[in-house]
Parts: sequence; C-alpha cells; structure tokens
Amino acid sequence: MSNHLNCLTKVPIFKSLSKEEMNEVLKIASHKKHQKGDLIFNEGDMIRQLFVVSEGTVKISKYSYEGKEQVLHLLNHGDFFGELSLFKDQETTSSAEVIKDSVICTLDSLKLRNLIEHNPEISFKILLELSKRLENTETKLKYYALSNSSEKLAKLLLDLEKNNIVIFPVNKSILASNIGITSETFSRTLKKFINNKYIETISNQKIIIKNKEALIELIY
Amino acid sequence: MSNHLNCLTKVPIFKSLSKEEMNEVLKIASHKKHQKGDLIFNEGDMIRQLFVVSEGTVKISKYSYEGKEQVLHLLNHGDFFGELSLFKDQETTSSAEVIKDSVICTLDSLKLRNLIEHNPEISFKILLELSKRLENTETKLKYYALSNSSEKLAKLLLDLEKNNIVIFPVNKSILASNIGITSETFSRTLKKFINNKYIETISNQKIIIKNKEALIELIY
DNA sequence: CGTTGATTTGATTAGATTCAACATATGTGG
DNA sequence: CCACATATGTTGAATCTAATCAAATCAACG
Repeated sequence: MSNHLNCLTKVPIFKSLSKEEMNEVLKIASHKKHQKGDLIFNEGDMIRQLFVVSEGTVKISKYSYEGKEQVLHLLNHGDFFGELSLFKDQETTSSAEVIKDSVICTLDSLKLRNLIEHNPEISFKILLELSKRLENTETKLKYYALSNSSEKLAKLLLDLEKNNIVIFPVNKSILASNIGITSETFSRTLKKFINNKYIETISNQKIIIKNKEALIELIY
Repeated sequence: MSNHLNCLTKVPIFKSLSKEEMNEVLKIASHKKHQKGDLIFNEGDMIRQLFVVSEGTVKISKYSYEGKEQVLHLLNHGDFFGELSLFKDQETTSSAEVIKDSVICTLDSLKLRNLIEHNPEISFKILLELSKRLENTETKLKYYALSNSSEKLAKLLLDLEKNNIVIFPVNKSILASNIGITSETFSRTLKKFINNKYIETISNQKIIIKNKEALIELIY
C-alpha cells in the first residue's frame, strides 16, 4: 500500500505493535508529501484524522484576530497531531503548517479509535505522549506568564543546547513566536547575551554557549 | 473500605466500569479529607499516585523563582491530577494546593497502570480528559501570549458566564493569576468594564454582564 | 470589634511592542 | 555563477501597557 512504512513502524506510538496489529494500522493509513508552506489545516477546519509526521517539520499555531501568531508546537518525526479527532469530529482550534518539506501520514480517526479500543498498548502510548505534551505546554505557560524576554530566551537556548552548541531548528521569527516575544526583542536580547559574553555566534543559525551558568542563573 | 465510593463511581473516568472492574479499582484506592490551605504536593516532590478530586477545589500552580504564581488549572469534582506518575515515578513540575475543603482519592499508580493496561476503557477516558486539558492549556497559552489584559478578562468572564451572570468560583487574586495578570490589573480592568457599562457588580464575587457583545467583540 | 487577608487606588517605572528603515541572507532564473 | 528578488534579521526611536510599590479601604471571621 505504501512505501512509507516509516510513517508507522518507526513512530513511537506504534513501534511496539505486533505484525498483525501493524497490518491493521496500515490498512487505515495513507501518506502524502507536503512542501514547505503547505497548510495541513486551518483553525476551524473539521478534521477526522490523526496526523503523524514521518519526515520534516510541522508547526502548530494559533493566531489572534489581529493575526499575531503563537507557535504551540514544532513537530518532527514521530510526533502526531489532531488527537482530539479521536473522540469526535472536531473543529480544530489551531493551524498546522509545514515549515520543512514533510511526509505526513493520516489515519482515519474512526477506524483508529476502533483499533485503539482493542489495543490498550496504543492508547497507553498516546496517553504518555499527550501527558508529556501537556507538561511541556504547562511549562511554556509558566514561562510566558512569569518571565521576561531574557529568561525566555535563556530557557530556549538551554532547551536547544547540546554540548554548548545551539543550532536553531527553524528561523528566528518562528522561535521568537514560539517563546512569545517579537522577533525584534529576540534579536535584541540575543545581542545582549553576546555583549555579556554568554554566547558567541558562529553563523546565523548556530551559536556557542560560553557561559552556561549565567544562562541557568537567569531561569532559576 | 471506604464510604467514599463517590471518589470513583461518580467520576467520569471510572464511571462506565463494570462492578467487578470497579471493585478492582476500589482495592487500590484510598481517600482523605483535606482542608483549605493543605498542600497535596509541591514542585519537585516524587509522586506515585493519581489523585482524583471527589469534593472541593484544588489549584495546580507553578511558581517562578521570585515566587510569582501561575495557576495552571482549577480542579473540581471528577478531575484528576498526577497523571504523569502513571508512566514513571515522577518529580512533579507543579504544586497542588487545596483551596476549598476537599476529599481527594489517591490511586497507586503502579497498580492503576496495571489495571489500565487491561481496561482500554479507562485508558481511553483518561486520554480524552488529557486531550481536553491540553487543548485548554494551549488556548490559555494563546491568550497569555497574544492578548492584553482586557481581552484576557473578557475571555474569563465569558468562560464563567451563565445566563449573563458571573460568579467567581475562587478569589480574584487566584483568577488574576489564572489569566496571567496581577490582581491590581484585574481590579483596574474590571473597573474599566464597569465604567464602559459592559458589566455591573452585584457583590464581591457576583457580576452581571450588561453588554455581552462588547465582551465578545474584545476577544475576536 | 479587632485582626487578618483580600481588594482597590494612585503614582511611578521598566520592559516590550510598534513602526520604519536598513542590512543580510537565501533562492531563482538567465 | 551572477544579479536580482524575496525573505529574514537587525537597529533605532517613540510609545504604551502592565508591573511594581505603597497606601488606603473593605470584607470575613473568630
């Protein structure tokens, strides 16, 4: 049916299924390539699928009536979205936009629901995933509500950092919106960090953390 | 074992269980009365239970290092918390405080996990509940990040409103923190709404909405 | 009726947004 | 591979909103 077994076999929530179970899932799945800029769905759209990101990056956002964007999640390989459709046909309350060319699998929610009801395993995995995402969102909430832009940026850098190297996975505007500040403030605050010798820039999307303690200090 | 069958029989996530299943759940449950002000757990505590609110109100919050509070959720009858403990022993990343005298049931997470694995029903219900909470938190996030205090308050009033009557379920400071503003700003913005004849106050915790359209206009 | 906690009000200030201009980076077709 | 077009990023200056701090008032409860 699909040369994108990837979609499902390599995705955490389905990984542990038996061969027969996997075949069941495959029956209700299809996949599609999407280009950067494609809109998978828009706030208010009716959706009846669970979407699983097999390749690429998808941005989940909400917009204010003035058009200001709040990025909720950046989803990569293995992440899913549209889980509320599992329970009932659902007008989404957010938009999903492809920001890096992607392969996305869709699973019919009615059929998936059926499957899940007989596979506690899957249900449990989705449960785990959602719990984490909830915790994540709650933490974000705390930062948005309680922090100034330096704290927010420090937290972002520490989240992205690996061996003191930070590579921005998406452009700075999106990152800014992800932590709830404007791109101008993002730029200015980054500069402040550079002036303070907390960080050094290697390229536009790569920086080195020079004083991690200072950043940690900021968020505690 | 307990005269608080309430804890479980009346709580949505367990409501549909058969008698035998319910007996299984009862075996791993216990309940306890808590007074206003009691701390169920604190950020960083290790928890190994799922908590279900049978009566009263519990406030889930995070605090910044400066002590500023962000209320994440206000939980009432039937709501649960501590779901991450289902997956592994978990240091909580938030605090739970009783703000109205409560009866709280605790279910050992290891045993509950076991039970869930054989009861897709329960798993599915928790899944639904978490999905809703996630959506809720995401919406909150949008408001925190994208709205000014008038929009936030308008949204709060519309959320709480029933037949144009708003009764504040908890004190104003907590509500303010719930929508991510200070109590001073809360007070001032409420006053502005009164001056604009959007609302009228009946008592300290009761107001009437006089111009709902104006409030709706604010949030769109 | 006094004490404690909650709420309101006022004055000041800090911090981020906005808007506009400029600079840099990225991508495309010739 | 260059030149242009478009998208992304940076900087400055003005403005504005909500936070802060301090004080006054109000409400609830033993």
